[in-house]
Formats: sequence, C-alpha cells, structure tokens
Amino acid sequence: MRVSHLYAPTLRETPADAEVVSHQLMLRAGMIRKVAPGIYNYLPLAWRVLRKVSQIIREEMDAKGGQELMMPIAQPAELWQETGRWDVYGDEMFRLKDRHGRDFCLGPTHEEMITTLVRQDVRSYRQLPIMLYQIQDKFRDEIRPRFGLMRGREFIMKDLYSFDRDDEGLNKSYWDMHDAYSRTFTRCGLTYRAVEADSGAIGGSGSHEFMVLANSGEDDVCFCDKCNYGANTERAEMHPIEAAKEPMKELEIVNTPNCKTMEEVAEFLGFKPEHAIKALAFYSDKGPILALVRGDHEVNEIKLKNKLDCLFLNMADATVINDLMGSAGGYLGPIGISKETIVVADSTVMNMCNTECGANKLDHHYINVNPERDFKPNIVADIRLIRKGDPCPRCGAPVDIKRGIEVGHIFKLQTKYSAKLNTIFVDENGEEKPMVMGCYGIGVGRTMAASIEQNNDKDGIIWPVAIAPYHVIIVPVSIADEAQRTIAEKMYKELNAAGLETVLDDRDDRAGVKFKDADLIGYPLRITIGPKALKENKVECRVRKTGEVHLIDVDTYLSDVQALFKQL
RNA sequence: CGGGGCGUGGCUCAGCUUGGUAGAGCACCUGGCUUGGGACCAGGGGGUCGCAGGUUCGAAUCCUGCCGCUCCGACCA
Repeated sequence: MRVSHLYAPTLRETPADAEVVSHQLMLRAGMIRKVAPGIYNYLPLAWRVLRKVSQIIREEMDAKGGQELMMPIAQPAELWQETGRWDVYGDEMFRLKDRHGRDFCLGPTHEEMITTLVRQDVRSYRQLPIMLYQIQDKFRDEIRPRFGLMRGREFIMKDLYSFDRDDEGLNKSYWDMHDAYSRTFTRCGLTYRAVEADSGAIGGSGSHEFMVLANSGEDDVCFCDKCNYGANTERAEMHPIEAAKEPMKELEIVNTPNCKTMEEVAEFLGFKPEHAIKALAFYSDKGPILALVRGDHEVNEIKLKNKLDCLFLNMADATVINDLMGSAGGYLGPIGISKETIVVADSTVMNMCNTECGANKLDHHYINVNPERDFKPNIVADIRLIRKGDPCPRCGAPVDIKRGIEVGHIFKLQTKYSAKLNTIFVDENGEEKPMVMGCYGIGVGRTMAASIEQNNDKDGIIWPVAIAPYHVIIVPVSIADEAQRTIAEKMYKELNAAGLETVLDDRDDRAGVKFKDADLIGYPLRITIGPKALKENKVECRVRKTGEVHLIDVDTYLSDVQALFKQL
C-alpha cells in the first residue's frame, strides 16, 4: 500500500469529544469515524487490526475444537419470548417490526438462537460435546455509549457456545476456553488478568472475566500477588474478620442532635466509624431492604442483589424510609424497623459487640448494641465491597485493586437455557437430559482499543506486532529525489515479497509530516531513506517501541530488517 | 430518565454579555519555493451560524419550544 492512496485521514488535533486515549488516537490515526453515538465506521487500518485480532481468536477457538458458523443478526421475538428474556431485556434491546407487524430484535447475544438451532439437529450423546462460534456485530442500545469502541451500541463480538452432556464435560469445555482466552490475549500482546466475576443477567454458576489492566477501565479488579487470586470487586469474597469479644453492656438510647452521617455520629459520640453499624436503605421488588455493614465498609450492591435474588434494587427515597420502614433518614437502624423491612446484615456485623446504630428516630442512636441479643437480621451474608489492603479471601495477604477493561467473559450456563428451550439429548441409557451449556465472549473492537490503552506514548500508538495494521513503513525523506525513490520502490517490493506487510510513504511532503504520521499510526518498524545515511550506502531502521535506530546496509538490508522484526 | 456543559466551513475554536449583514489557525485546491520531526509566499473554494417559531427596520447574538452531541450516576464484550 502506498500512503498517497491509503484511506487513513490523520488529524493534527484531538477531537473535543474523545475522552480516552484509545478513542483519541483511533480518530487521529484515521482508523475510525463516528456515525452516531456508539456506532462507528471502521476505516481500513482499523479493519486490518480487527481482522488480525479475529484471526488469532479463530485459531485459538479452532484449536479447542470450536467450529465457526454465522447466525443472523435479526432475531424473531418468539425465540426470546420462550426464555422470557423478551420482557426482561428491557430498553437495551434494539427492537423492530417487519412489514407484517411481527416483532424482531437486533441480536444483543445469541443464546436463544444457538440453543434452538442445536435442539433441531442434535439428539444423541454421541454428538456431544459441540462448540460453535461466530464473529459478528452485536447490538445493545446502551444507556450511555462511551469511550469510542470501548462501549459501543454496535460492536464486534466473538461468541462461542459449548454443549456438553454433563457438568464434567462443561468443566472441561470451560477450562479449555479459559486457556484459549489466555492464549488469545497473550498473543495480542496484552497485559491482563483472568478474574472471578459476577455472572449478571446472563446467569449461570461460574464465571471469569478477562481484564486488561488500564487506568481508563470501567471496572475495579482486585487481586492478590501472593496466591494469584483475582476477582472483579463486585464479586470478590471477603476474608472473615474476627471481632474482639467483650462483656455485653446494657442497650441504651442516646440523643445525637444533627448527626446524620457516620462521621458526624462518630465524632459526637467519640468512637471510630469501624466500631459502629452503618445502615443503608434500598427498595427492591422484594420490598424495602435495610443493609447493615460496619461503619467504614461499603455495601456491594451486586452481592446484595444476588443474595436477595431480586430483579431490581435501588437506593430508597424518603417515602420508603419514612412510610414503609417507619424510620428517619440519617437515623436508620435494625432495632425497631418495620416488620416489612428485610434486614440484611454483613457477616462482619454479627461479630461486632457493644456497637452503635441509628434508632429510627430523629436525632437518636443506640449504643451498646449487640447483634443477636438486640436484633435478628432476616439474612446474614457477605454483602460488603472489598477494599485495597483487605485480606485476600484465599490466603489472607493484602489485596491490590486496579482498573480493568473487560475484554472477555466466560460463563457456565449449565442448563439455564437448554431446560427452558427444551434442548435435550438422549444418553446411552435412553434417558432424555438437557444439554449443559457454557458461553464465552470476546469484544473484538474493545480488545483493539484496550491494546491502544496499554501501548501508546505522546506520539501515538505502539502496536504489538501481532495485531499491527502493517509491519513496516518506508519513508523516503524526499520522494522527489531519484536515488531515494529508486531504493524505496525496490525495498517496498522486496519486503512485501518477503512477507513483511509494508507501506511506502510516497507523498511529496516534508519528512516531518511523514514521521509524525508514522509514529501516530504506530508501524512497528520504520525505514528512513535519506541523504545522510545514503552517502554511506545505508538506510535507517527505527523501532517504534524503543525509538532505537539501526543503520543498515542497502545491499543487505533485507536480512537485517527481518532480524529486527523477529525481535519485536 | 435525573443533573452539568456544548451546538458557528472537514478539525480546533473566537464572535454572543452590549443585535448592524460571519472570522482565525489547521485541513483542501492552484502556482511558486522547499524537503531529516506537522515549512514559507501568493491566490482560491467551502458556512441555511443545530431546527422551528417569536421580538426587531435588522438576529449567530435577545425570547420560547424542539432536536442533537457530550460529561457524571443504574448496563456490559
């Protein structure tokens, strides 16, 4: 490819609405252009990268026995009505009607589609296991598309579905995929962590997320360097905390005027927040919820929602607190709360003694509160959010927390969909059983964006070779110069013939312009042909990542470039 | 949906407070000159000032309504 005809319109200035570096650089490097919020054109350079990422994914999926197929984007509502997700999925689903008024959606995922496909054609245990996948555009009408390709409304996803006869089979498929994902992201040159995750709306029994560590990530990931435990913070279990036991004192109610926050009460009564109980009010489809955690802890709403098995969970407003709970905002507590309120206590709370909490009465708190003696929660469970420095749930060493970008997510679905959709097989005893399923997704565009988040500098993108749009760019300092041009053309032909994907910057521009664009787009190697080195019969080969420059001989350049390329 | 910001050539923005007939830089086209880190000179093309009403002799500017984009919270590959 010659740069004079490469469709990669680079921008000198950063568009104002691009927030994160991958978005900025993809716009500036002429890789993507926005069509609507969360919907983008992929220009040739981006498409080359996406194809390379896809190819790596294909190779790894195929190596585990995956078979690629292609399912339709347009999906009839009946499929979704069978599992009940037509109503559950909500506004995030792009919906449309055909000319006869039949409901369709643009596929946000394909569990329903694949499961009904397989149930038509697979009858026997002899046909299992099966792994089917596709790489295709998915549609989710996100509440807030963000960060360029990081959270789009139309985005490319690889989704694979496994069908096994039992849990043991699923387990093998699941860990095969775990391995395939690890290999895929390693090959893409990413620094990532596979962490335990919440399985969310898709459901199922076990789940891992593949997180690329980057400050622009939207998730918090906690991990332990000692035992290698890792988890999304919304999922991370807690190491039990033993509280010091002391003789129980008598429960007392005290006046605490104008002390609404934990800090104010602690200050007024002279104790530390970690000595008291913090109560938070929520409202859910199960009714009003009072969540109790230690004063210095935070409630993990995901855990709480899972424990309650509710469809929605929101912070309660004053009406709920006053009318349904019979309490007063700022003075919430478990003692004397209305019977309708479901009290959920974090396990840590049950180990506390002679502690403090709100008295459900304006300007009053209880002191010397002892759980079990003074109140009995409806549910005791782990509902708190892990913090940096908390003991690792596995080994007890302090955990670290970093931001992560979720590039892949794998789930054990078990029979959640196969049972509802009647996707059954017959085993060797003639018995009918639902297939045991897993599903596995990779955000292809997000992987590309995550790579840029991790590999860039002030000049632009630094592609890992495996997914770079091209390998080498040749820059003659002056294309008008006959000698430079002749050598450039020769190298351009020979490098491509040798299997190095090479572009020639044949534009009649000043060298600076060409250097800036080359750095911005991030070609791993740049060969500069200029008068200085040419006097010595040499050209320069510059490594984008390190900036190091190698002077190589014009006559033997090919083997030198190949050697440099291998080291990348 | 709630709350902030913003809509002026392809991009970044000025002009708006205090109405007077639309600007700069970059990009683009032509010619010249130049060619080792986003040159320079001369000339040129390109804008219903988001849309619709209203006020006014006159609206990018003031008023009303709508639309769109963007950032902060619930969603997720």
